[in-house]
Amino acid sequence: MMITTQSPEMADAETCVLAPSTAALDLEYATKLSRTLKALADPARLRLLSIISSSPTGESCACDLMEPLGLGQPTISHHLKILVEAGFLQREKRGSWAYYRLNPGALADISGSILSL
Amino acid sequence: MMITTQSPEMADAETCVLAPSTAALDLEYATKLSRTLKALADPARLRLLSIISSSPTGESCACDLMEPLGLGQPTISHHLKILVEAGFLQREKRGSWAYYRLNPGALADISGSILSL
DNA sequence: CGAGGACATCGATGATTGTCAATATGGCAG
DNA sequence: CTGCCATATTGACAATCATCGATGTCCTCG
Repeated sequence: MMITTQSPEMADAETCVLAPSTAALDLEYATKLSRTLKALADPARLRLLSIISSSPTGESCACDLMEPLGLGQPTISHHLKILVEAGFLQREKRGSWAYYRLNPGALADISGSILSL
Repeated sequence: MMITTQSPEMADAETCVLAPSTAALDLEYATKLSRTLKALADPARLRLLSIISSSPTGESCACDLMEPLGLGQPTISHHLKILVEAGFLQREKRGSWAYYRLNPGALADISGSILSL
């Protein structure tokens, strides 16, 4: 009959219970992970990765990326740089063209980091 | 012996080859996915998810989240709202407290979306 | 009812970001 | 060497964002 102390909302009548829980990611790791996620969190960059990853040769020339996205050349170059710096793409220059390919494992890595939050 | 047309860098002498490849994510999906990723791409929000997910009860009171992150109450509330709207957290108000818990599957979903880029 | 606490919302502000036009760099053809 | 093409970098600008202080809302307790 009598309700005992099952409900957690009154235990100290002062604080709102629950573990002290300093179980947060440390700031440094959280910042690093957020930087990697930020690199992914843009429609243009997601589409770039998609195009490159679905290319039959596994790579795409920068010149082929401007048209399907409808963005200017400096903008594409900017996005590609961000993706390379974040480790998602590898860049190889052949002649006067720049070819980009997926960095194998990079997507799996970030995917795993999210899952283990 | 003679090298034939193995190397792709000369085929039309005008364009830089490779498939037309309109294989980009459609803009709508890319925008939607990028919005979800943006919700994750912040150190404070990653730490919030980490704290909440590692709580023994599976949930955390908002009042317990300010202190470990060293941020003001409006800021925490702001981040929690973003995480709820992105589908990562569920909010339940009990008494005058607000409790947050992980939305099961949300992290797995975004993780899968990344893997299938 | 009235005071106080927990949380949300608002308004402002400094920082970051996506985009473009203009310019620089570097390779290739004549 | 000269000019052209592909790409990268720079500078500027509007938009978005993280944060805070102030205020509003709602609940609880006396």
